[in-house]
Amino acid sequence: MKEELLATFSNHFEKPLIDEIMEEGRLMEVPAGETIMDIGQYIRSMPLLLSGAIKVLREDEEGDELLLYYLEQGETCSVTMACCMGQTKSEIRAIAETDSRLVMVPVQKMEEWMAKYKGWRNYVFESYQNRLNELLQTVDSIAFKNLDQRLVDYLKKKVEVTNDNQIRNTHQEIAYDLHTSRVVVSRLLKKLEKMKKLELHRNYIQIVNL
Amino acid sequence: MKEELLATFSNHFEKPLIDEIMEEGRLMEVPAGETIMDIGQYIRSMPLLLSGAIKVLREDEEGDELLLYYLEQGETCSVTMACCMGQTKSEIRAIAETDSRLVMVPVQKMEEWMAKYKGWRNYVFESYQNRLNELLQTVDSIAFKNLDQRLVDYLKKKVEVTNDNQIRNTHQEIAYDLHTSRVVVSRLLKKLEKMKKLELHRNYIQIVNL
DNA sequence: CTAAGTTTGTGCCCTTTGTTACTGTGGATT
DNA sequence: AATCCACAGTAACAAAGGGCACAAACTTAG
Repeated sequence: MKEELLATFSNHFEKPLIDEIMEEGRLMEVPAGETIMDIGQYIRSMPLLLSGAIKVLREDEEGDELLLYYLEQGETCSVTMACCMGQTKSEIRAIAETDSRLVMVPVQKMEEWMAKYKGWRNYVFESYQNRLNELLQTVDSIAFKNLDQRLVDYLKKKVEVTNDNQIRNTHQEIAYDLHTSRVVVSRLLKKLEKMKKLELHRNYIQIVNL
Repeated sequence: MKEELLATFSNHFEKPLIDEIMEEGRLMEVPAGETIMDIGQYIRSMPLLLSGAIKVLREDEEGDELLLYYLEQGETCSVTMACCMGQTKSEIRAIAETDSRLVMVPVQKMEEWMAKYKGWRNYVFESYQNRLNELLQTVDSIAFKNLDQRLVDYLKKKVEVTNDNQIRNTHQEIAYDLHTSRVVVSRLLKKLEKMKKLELHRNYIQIVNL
């Protein structure tokens, strides 16, 4: 764990801070597909992502979902942080997109380090900024773009995050993330296939040239 | 200005911090409708809202707009803060919704106070949290709700923010905020009028019972 | 008062997206 | 081989929302 922490965070965190994280943090290994955090849950610790990727999504009362953004190596979830600090229930669900390793840091430490370590303060701020910007992107996407473009963006991002040109998801799963229906996704994917941007196969999509 | 600062922030800020704000901050009076901050601008100071209301909106490349949220008394704009800290250009536009009074605080002070005053740190964090939550609400709204409901929500919020049961806007202006067309807004407003929820007049809308 | 401009109302049609229903296909199970 | 089932393709239709055109009502400038 120490090497991973150093590799991922040594440019952000001072040495003693890394030692404290080693001390106080709890390593967590999560297989792809597992829920890390759910809506309505109280959160008592904050995740630092060592490796893998996590998808963060929003759900409304009827259970309709929408993908908000992905977290990648070295990132943390500010919405979670906000819940921690405010002692409120989680507003989002987090699911491991790929097998992931995280360090869970208890909230109390989080506040303590804020006064103690400049590196931590900056990191927490940067995280907020990144999350705000990602959310703005999400808003742009759903407000200004049509589904065609959103789907293309989604596929691109997926390739980037999973580092795999084959997207191993059913059309139904994609539909959930984009908050639309399976039929619509199939339709648009077919269109993209006709444009030679990808190839459709059973249970996976081969990305050619988006 | 001192009384206003005390009235608005004394529950958040320590006395010496308020004095420093008095010292370093620049009072700004903005009439309704004026742009306080625009997209692409570099920002060197952070606004604290003493009175009035500010609407924050997003714009895409084609100039299509979308209202993100309102800022009210005692609040500040985290997106702006993020721009300050990150030294990046503004991602949003801020327009005075009503006549407003703000204190502009230079960025350097902002960072200095972060280490010095717990009250400031907490305030900055709370702001981030509030803004994140508002953005999540916005996402919910555009992702999960249809225009009928969004329009009703919009009108309700407007009444609350301006503290006026008459909404003095043209249908075109409302359409911009909701990122739709004037025709559609007129249509939906007419529907609401038939439901006795409001009365339509030239240049204003009388809210009856939303 | 008249002319010009602004704001709103409305009919008609189009595009995008969602829904339903049915079909086909390949893989797994027995 | 027979069956089942998850997944994908597709047609047909429905609904929401956007665009255009034009009319009506009201406001303002001259």
